[in-house]
Amino acid sequence: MRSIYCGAVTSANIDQEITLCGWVDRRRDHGGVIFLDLRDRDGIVQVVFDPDSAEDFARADKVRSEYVLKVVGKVRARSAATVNPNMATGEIEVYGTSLEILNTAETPPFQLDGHISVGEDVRLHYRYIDLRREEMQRNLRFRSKVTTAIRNFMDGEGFIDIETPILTRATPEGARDYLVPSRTHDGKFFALPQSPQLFKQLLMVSGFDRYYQIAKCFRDEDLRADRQPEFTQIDIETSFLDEQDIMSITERMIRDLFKDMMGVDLGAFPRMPFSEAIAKYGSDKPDLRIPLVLEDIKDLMTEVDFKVFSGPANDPKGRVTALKVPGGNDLLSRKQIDDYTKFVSIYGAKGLAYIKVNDVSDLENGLQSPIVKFLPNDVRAAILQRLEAVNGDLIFFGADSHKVVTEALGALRCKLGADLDLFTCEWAPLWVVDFPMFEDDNDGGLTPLHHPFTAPSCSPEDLLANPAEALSRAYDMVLNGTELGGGSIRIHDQNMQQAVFNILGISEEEQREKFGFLLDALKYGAPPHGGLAFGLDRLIMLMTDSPSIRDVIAFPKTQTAACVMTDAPGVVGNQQLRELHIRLREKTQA
RNA sequence: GGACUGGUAGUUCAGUUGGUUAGAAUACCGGCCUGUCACGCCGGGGGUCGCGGGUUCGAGUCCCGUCCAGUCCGCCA
Repeated sequence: MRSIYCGAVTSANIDQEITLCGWVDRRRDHGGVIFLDLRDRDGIVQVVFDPDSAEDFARADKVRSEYVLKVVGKVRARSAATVNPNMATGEIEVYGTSLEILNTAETPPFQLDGHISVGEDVRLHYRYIDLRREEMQRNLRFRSKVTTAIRNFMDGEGFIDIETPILTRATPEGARDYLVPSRTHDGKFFALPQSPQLFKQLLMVSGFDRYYQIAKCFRDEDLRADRQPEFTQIDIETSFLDEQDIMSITERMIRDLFKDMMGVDLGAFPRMPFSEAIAKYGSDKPDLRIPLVLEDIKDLMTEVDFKVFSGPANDPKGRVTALKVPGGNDLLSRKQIDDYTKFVSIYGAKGLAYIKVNDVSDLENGLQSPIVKFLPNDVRAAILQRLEAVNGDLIFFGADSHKVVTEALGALRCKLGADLDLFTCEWAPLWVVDFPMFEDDNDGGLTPLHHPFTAPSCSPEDLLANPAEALSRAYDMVLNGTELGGGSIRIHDQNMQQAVFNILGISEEEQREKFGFLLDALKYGAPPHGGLAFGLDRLIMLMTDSPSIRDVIAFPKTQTAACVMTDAPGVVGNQQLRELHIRLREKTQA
């Protein structure tokens, strides 16, 4: 019925009589003439009501902010004399003849016209109003276009969309489950899926060799700026394809998406072994826009008479690493260096040693540093040579356990990149591959780096012989330091699966209890299969350059996993609890 | 579980060393203005200073606790 939107009114429509529906963004009146900025999905147009010509002028006079109107009027250009280059609503206006108030509105709790920022708790409390803002409209419409493009791509590649249950049982993803009590089974609980992992593998057994789903997932863990307890995955699984095929298809999907939606050519994604990512970037999701790299100097520090360095250097679990900031001497003040010391302490680093390189040719006096006095000249020279340091460079050092140094300097690298605006490009995608199968569980055992169905790249015999060294057939897609998605080739062979369970120390009983149905299914002709899952919310965050995941989700939760609008989670009545076989503990009154 | 930041008018914020009646902008209401567009001018209403306790002659301000919002660590493969 409506053929045109407010924001779509242009000079092409001049002299056309049109009908517009929308919200009153702002009302002004001057000299008896009323100006209404009418807002809808496409933008804002100014509608003018003149007492001489508007049939419904008296009604227009009653209109206030956020009233919902249906306006009939004629499109015309504003006279040149009134055109101001800073005008908010363009050079076109609609000269209103009649007006219908479709609904009135209370004074909105915050101003929508943009020049005063609003706290996020207020926005979330009145989310239905917040979502009228242009930014939120744009983000959610963009998100919808992306999911449509993904569906079209997947459909074109022969994938079919299959829904999997929301009420299910715990999956082996490792996070805390959201639980739903069963009314019909006393004392038993459903778990909401952390991902459709097991179901999509079962679909491979069933012969749906190319599956995808845009799936809601749930994890009951603490929130972050990029983490919500319920989030959306683009979940993909295939049969008979190897990791190269899967990476190729999904890389094409993301590349097409950036090309079609944003006109950005991401190019071919480089591949980097996990070990290199950790060694050079201190992260399994390196931000390759930042040119800084970590340089290990463990071998140079074994003999120095400085326990802070020599201790970790002689410890097989230690790491001693340098991070050179070219020209950092002038870029960073003493106070900033102190702030970075505080910053790395978050990650457990006990300090942040540094050397200011004033004169590379003068090992005695050319290096300014609180620690240089502990380093003999040959070590000083070796460090400068390895880092290819030149005058004016600043070198940071990390010496501690491998984990602490990696995390602290990896984070410092990213912070320096952001603080000093060192980015060399706008988009830096890559694949991280060759992950280890297992990592230490800090209890003498091993835990899977991904999940226990990830296939190793070696035989079961080699796996059992040296599990700590085994690599997996897993792959992560990383963009600008954010993990966009990850996946793996799964284990379809029972011997291999048993080998993994043995290494992990998962008993037969536990195997049956947790995922007996999957193990059964694998016996009935499971094809080789593997897949990948993307975090849709994070993808949209990156594409829209949003600072928070909440800006790309219509109704997100706050940091305590609550909804300030609906006041969820809420209390429930005793009758309902009784039916669910739940008795609440009396709250102790202080 | 931990570190940090914030909470004062509908909204965004200021509020000095603890001192009289807690301010500004904007929004809202009324009036004026022949075309405004962050319109302008005049006037008006609007406050549980998050909540509870303490110190003090006196607390928005200091102390303790607590709640809420946010960022991060742990956690989340």
